[in-house]
Amino acid sequence: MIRYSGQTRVLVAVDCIIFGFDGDHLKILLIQRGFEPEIKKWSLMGGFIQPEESLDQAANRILKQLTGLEGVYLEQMQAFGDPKRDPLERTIGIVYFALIDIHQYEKQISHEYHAEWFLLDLAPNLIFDHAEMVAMAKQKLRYKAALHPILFELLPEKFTVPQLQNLYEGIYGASFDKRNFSRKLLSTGLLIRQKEKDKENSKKGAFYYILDKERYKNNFQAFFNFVPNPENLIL
Amino acid sequence: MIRYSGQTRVLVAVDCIIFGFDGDHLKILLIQRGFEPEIKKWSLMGGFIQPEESLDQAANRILKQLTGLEGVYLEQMQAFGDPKRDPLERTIGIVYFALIDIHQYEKQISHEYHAEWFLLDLAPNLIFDHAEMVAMAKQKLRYKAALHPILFELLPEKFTVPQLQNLYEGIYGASFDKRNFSRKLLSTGLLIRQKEKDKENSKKGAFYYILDKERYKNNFQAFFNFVPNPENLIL
DNA sequence: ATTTTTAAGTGTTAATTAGACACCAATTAA
DNA sequence: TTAATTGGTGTCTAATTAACACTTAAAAAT
Repeated sequence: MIRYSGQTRVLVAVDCIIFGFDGDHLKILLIQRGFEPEIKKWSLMGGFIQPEESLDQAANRILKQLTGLEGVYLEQMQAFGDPKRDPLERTIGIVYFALIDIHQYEKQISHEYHAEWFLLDLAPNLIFDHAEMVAMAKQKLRYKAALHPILFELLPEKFTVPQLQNLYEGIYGASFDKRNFSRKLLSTGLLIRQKEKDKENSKKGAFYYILDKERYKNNFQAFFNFVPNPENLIL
Repeated sequence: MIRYSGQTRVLVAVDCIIFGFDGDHLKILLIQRGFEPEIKKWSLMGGFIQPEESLDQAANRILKQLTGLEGVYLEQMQAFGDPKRDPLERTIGIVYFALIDIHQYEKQISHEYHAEWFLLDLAPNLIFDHAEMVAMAKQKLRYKAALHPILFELLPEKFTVPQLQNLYEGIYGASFDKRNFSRKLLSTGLLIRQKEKDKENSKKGAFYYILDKERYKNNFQAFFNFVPNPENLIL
């Protein structure tokens, strides 16, 4: 077999940052690493790419292994390639971030891994450069969510406007005027009000909404302005 | 040396998409590949990562090899990892895109490579998945330039407002009202008007401007709205 | 010398959007 | 029946955006 001679071959790992939302706070799913080095330390879920799979396939495989979920929001974020990032052997890390409905996860939790949800802001020390990866993902999530309708991916199929507002407020660590917020959201035309109400969180009850999936797909790239004064919040 | 056993090691290449602007059109710098497979075919400038360099270092090295330039705008875009993307041997491609002042390049052109500028829309067939990379970079450039002040990186130190407008119009394939355009640009506070005029392009002459570098750095992440009706133009 | 040509430069108005603001409604618990 | 809690909504003002046309400077042509 002819090959490129004289070049270094390295390991390539795919690491997934899995975001969830518990109704009040953003969380990330971490595992206790099962092998050396840094065994038992908290880590992103990752794995080496296999000979016949693409990067996207690897990310989906890893996500499925840990959560059992398929077809969730998954986006490649950045490649990390510091020569010393893995002390054992040079490894390029390709980071993906995923947004999942945390409740879906709880039903299908994998018992192969010691996995745990952590509040994003109270996560433990992570191995290698994983903390840097998480920080970048948080930044990217804020950026993207201010312009595009991606946060729905963190919510169950039926959700209420106050839940949605909680999510936005959690992500930006700010509070928004609910009149303006709900007007903005509803004016996108992406939400369809249901007949039932959610009675869990209030006496009065809040109407459930579902996504208009057709419009959601078509408007996924559209520019919205979900967050007031984004300059102050994103940076 | 202890290593991760049973895993596949692969080549990692860094490929650079180098954009320039000739005053009328966006261009990209391509080279004729100097080795098999696909020798003599047009290709992005790239190379394999070396044992002791990070991805960013590799990208800067490659950029310098080809253009002689350092300190230019360079951003990691995306990793490409289809298992068959390089027919000879599995290679992960990490793509960067660079914005350079094309005139700087002409002074320092490297003669090691058969390099040539092509109009972005009239580029020749490219090897492997390089065309896909270029398409994505073009998309990303449009996206980012609509919100952030990055296109200055394509212009010489002194430039005129009409030149700038030409650049924007070239990138979006649209024409903008010059009154609105110049008002928007000048209202960013990023431009400092010079005393001299550029007399090359008109009888009357257009004032030169330079970037206020301090403000440019501070506002690099700020949200602007350089492009009217971006929804129609970016997608 | 005057006129023509060409691109640069600038101001106003109308429509839309964003953000600040406060009250009423529904339900349950006391 | 009253109080407490959360959901839901409307108006006004300010800011932003986009549409629009004329004047100016300088060189070239007559």
